[in-house]
Amino acid sequence: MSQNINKNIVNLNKIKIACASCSLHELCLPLGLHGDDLKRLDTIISRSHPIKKNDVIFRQGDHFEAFYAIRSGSVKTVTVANDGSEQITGFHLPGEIVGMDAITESCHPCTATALETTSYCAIPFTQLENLAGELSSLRHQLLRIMSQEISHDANLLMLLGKKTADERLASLLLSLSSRLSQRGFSATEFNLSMSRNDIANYLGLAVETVSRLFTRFQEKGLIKVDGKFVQILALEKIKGVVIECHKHKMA
Amino acid sequence: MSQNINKNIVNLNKIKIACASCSLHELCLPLGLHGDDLKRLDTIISRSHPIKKNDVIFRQGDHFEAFYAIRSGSVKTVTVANDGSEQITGFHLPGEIVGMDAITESCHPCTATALETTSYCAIPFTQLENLAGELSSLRHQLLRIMSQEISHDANLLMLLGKKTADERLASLLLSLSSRLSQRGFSATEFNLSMSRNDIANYLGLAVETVSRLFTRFQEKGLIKVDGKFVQILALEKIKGVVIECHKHKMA
DNA sequence: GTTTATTTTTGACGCAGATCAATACGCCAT
DNA sequence: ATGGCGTATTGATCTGCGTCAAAAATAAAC
Repeated sequence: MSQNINKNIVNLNKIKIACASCSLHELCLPLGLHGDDLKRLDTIISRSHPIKKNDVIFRQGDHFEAFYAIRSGSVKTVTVANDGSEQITGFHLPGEIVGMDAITESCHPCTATALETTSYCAIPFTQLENLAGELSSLRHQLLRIMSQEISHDANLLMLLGKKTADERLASLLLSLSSRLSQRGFSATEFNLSMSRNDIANYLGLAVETVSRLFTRFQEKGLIKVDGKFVQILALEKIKGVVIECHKHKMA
Repeated sequence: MSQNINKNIVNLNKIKIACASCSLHELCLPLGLHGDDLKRLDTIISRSHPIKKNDVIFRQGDHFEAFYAIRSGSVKTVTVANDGSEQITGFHLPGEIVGMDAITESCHPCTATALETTSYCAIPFTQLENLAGELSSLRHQLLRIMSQEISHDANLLMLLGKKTADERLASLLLSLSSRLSQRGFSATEFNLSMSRNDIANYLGLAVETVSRLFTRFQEKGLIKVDGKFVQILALEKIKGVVIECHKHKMA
């Protein structure tokens, strides 16, 4: 009955935070679950101790056992191609779930690394799948979250395929801003938990370009930057950057 | 009991091809289903008449009703961003399913257009979801397919974020070649159902670049092109293009 | 068939962003 | 502090690919 998916995990169910009292309730897998149903989901979930920056939740190639919901902190997912080049496929905030890309191959196609001190919940997949058989609202939420991930990726595709460097950074800032505010953090000032290198990699740019973009955005009065700390000064103008640039083609 | 998800669809269950006798059985949603379970899935699926080139299966913004499995032909999915720019997010071959990105918003975030004469099956989502509650193998296959889509998108991200123009075209050719051969077509010669423009858009390149790439690839003896007809002459060399280029960084 | 529209190819040129190189900053350990 | 090491910024140069323009090939319309 006890599952230690990996060594960082201890079953704290008796002791502490259940989904029902988790502030991420409305963003995470439990959305739409109530009462007994929620309790049943709770019993299959294991909560991790906090892990530190650069610690790994799962590695590319690891056998797939569970989904992982970020509870606090943040995480990047990185895929290494056969040619050795790396691509960061996502930055993940509390309430978001990583590992959903692993079902097909039954091993993880990417590595999930903590960008800062982070804690998470492990949701063993087989048990989740079975429970989803019984609880239609869980089933629906599960499909919904996976669908969301697919459409999120499609947005990223657009970003990498069509957007200029300015638009890319603007998009990232907007995405972070809105997701952070959904989570009760400030939409206008926050710390970037990822390095400039990570940002560059994620956006498909060179580090130097990203650095220049930050200074340029600051010069334009769009943001104020001090190292990892960013203040959004002109949200609407930043939105403008994303929209205005492309004024071409396509009837 | 009769569902005409859209006007192209008629229920031909009594008349013709059931999943059980469909050649795509092993690639499509029915994988892993047998006997009665398969029959039950069959009853909720509607089969379309063939639609012609440029006809649309669903439009971006349409209310989400169903998944669509391509039965023959091919389809592209296109998203239009708020700035009016378009990004093709995928080319879909028989046995592949489109529409899985629509659950979250309950409307389609992209338009699915036939690249040639195409027929498909509609799988009403609510019914599928319910049936998945009862049939664990269907539930698993459903999650598996969605997961596959997520990891497929991650590959594309890598492509658009990190790869050179040569690598991009090589990747596309390899992907088509392998998927076509899985479906019983030749791995070494096939017709491209999409235009150069579509290819360029999908790969995040200019049309002119794609055109030049085709000629260059031909000059190098990697392929033979005649309009839409492509012959793969040196599969291994093409694989080499994808791998060799990036010989840098990252310990 | 001829004409018109669309797609594809080819060439010349310019620029956004990569790459190379050097400096400056932050952070820990000694 | 002082030195070492990773990360960030800034500048100078180079280049892959986009853009513009026009011809050539295909397809569609008449």
